[in-house]
Amino acid sequence: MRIGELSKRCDIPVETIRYYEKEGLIPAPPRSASGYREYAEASVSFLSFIQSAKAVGFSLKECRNLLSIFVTRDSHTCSEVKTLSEQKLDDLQTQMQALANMHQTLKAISDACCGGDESAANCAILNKLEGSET
Amino acid sequence: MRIGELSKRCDIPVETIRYYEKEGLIPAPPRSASGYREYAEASVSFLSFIQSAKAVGFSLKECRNLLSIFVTRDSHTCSEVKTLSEQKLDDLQTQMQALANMHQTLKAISDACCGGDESAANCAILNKLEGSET
DNA sequence: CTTGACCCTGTAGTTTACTTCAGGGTTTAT
DNA sequence: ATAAACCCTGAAGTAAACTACAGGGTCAAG
Repeated sequence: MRIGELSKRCDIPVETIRYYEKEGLIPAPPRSASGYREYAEASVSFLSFIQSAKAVGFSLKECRNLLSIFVTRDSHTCSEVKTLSEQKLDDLQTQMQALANMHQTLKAISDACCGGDESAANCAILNKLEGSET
Repeated sequence: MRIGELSKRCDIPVETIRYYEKEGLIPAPPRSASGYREYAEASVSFLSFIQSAKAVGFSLKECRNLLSIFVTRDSHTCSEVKTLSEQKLDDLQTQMQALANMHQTLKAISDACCGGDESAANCAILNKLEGSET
């Protein structure tokens, strides 16, 4: 199939597919006589693999690594793959923790403010942001 | 004080301070005869305001808005400021939720894999990523 | 046989928040 | 008086993940 059909089937823009190829995420497909990319069914798998991996937080760079393991899976181990998953799980938790900390801090700052229609001349939020007491 | 001292006092690189000025976050200070920036004490407040706001998740663009409210606080209301805080709190929660969803999904995928030293030929993680069943 | 939809390349632009660099003055300490 | 440390500007580079554009070839339908 040509790139337009692949694009529709995976719901990924044509330019993005070409971009993925350029970045080495997906292999360059053979070309027709006129130079058009001719994709096999496997390309759908590759793209959906990328979509799934992205959806759980892997960067494109990480997707590239995962995909390279995927295509040579016979010479890789479950342990190796699971390690990557677990690192990403840790990563996600670290990010969540960072957000939770920000949220907690901001909540405390925000709660100190009356939120009324009076002038913000003595607004607690502004005061707390000004002081280094984050 | 000159930019180097301000930099040390706020622990923000000199280039970053100039960058903030260029981006309109902090006002351009007066210059000495030789063209050096001469900062007043208030600049320390501005920079620590930015640091605090960044630390709770505000983007530089949002910091700029907050700072502009800060410097003209008399003509703004607490309500206005608190609304911005609360929007950011919502924002943070949305981001946390997104991460939590990714984590949950990835956890389920990861748990399905034995993680052993055997070949990844049938690795559950790889299989699940390949199928669109994110 | 031509029009519209599709494909190609290569380059440049987008966003965020900086960092680095080149090239050149100024201040301070010795 | 000279060297180190500091300051200036403007432009370019960085990372991530695309998106858009210019300029031009190809294919299917009527």
